[in-house]
Amino acid sequence: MSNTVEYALRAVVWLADHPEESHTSTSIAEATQMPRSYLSKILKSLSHAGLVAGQRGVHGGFTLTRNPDQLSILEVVNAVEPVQRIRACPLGLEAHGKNLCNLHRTLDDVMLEIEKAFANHTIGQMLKSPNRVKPLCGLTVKGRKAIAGQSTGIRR
Amino acid sequence: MSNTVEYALRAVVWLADHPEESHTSTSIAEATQMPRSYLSKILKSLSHAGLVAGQRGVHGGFTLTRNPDQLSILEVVNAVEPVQRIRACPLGLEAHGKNLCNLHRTLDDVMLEIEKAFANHTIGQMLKSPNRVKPLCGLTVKGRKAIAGQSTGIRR
DNA sequence: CGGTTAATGGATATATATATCCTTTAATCG
DNA sequence: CGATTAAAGGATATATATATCCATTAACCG
Repeated sequence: MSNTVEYALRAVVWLADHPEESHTSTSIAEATQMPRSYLSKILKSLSHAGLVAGQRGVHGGFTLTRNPDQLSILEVVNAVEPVQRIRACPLGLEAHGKNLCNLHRTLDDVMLEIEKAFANHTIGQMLKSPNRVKPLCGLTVKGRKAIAGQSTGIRR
Repeated sequence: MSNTVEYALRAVVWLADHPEESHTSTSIAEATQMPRSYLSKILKSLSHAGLVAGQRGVHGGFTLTRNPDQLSILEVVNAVEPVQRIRACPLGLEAHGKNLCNLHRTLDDVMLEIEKAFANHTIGQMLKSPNRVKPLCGLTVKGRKAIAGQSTGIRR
């Protein structure tokens, strides 16, 4: 699980959990504790994939374009670092033709299972599940006033 | 799926498919088309994990120590690049205590599913499955005589 | 023994992922 | 309009994964 994916998910979860207003890359980076410049790049990817919308200028920032309940982890992952399915023999063996050998057929089966695992979870689920710890709880917004409804304390 | 894992699996599959004798890192590298020196490093990891045994000197080389039918892909993966389970909050949030927040709880669930997917496939299965392409077929041993029973042709 | 073979271990080089920086473009506001 | 804000885009630096190289150790063989 790469750093990039972790950052992208943190940002998306944060946006989903604070939908009242748009958030600048700077504010998201401070809130979720990641490098500002790198997040900026990641937000570009998410924007390119249509998962978030960027607005320039004063009062600009990023907002989620999708309903968190309809947004799977897979879509976030694929926006920043697509799951690499195996479509041709990595050895370039002509003998296999369009078919993969059992090794790569099996590995691609595993990749498919990984895709399914990612697809089975939505951002909305993570925010709602009861009896569980709310995502990113304990993190607070710096540089602006706290927003009503935001998670500020510990919830078990 | 990293390069390292791909190489490790190729080497293990090759050894499993040619169990009559030991194979030097050089011969495995040539046969399965990967960098010799890097393979050498990977074989060290596999040896350290006890999946292969290295024998020095003349007629030395590597052999599988395990029955391919009892050897899962997960064990090979974990030998060279362990599946990273999430055991503590990557943000270091004390508030969570031993519990992960839903984001990381979910991500760790996915990692568990990935582990299971890897654990569900054995090296032996890949060599045996009928109606499928034999692993690494088309590759031949260079520098020594062909070995009886080895895959030399195309099998569909 | 000494010579040859090949794994083992560790140092070094290269490529890619991660992270930073700076310029340009677009939006708001007075 | 000009000033300010912030995203968009691209160039540069740093860290890690990938790959190479060399010295050492151990086994075989004559």
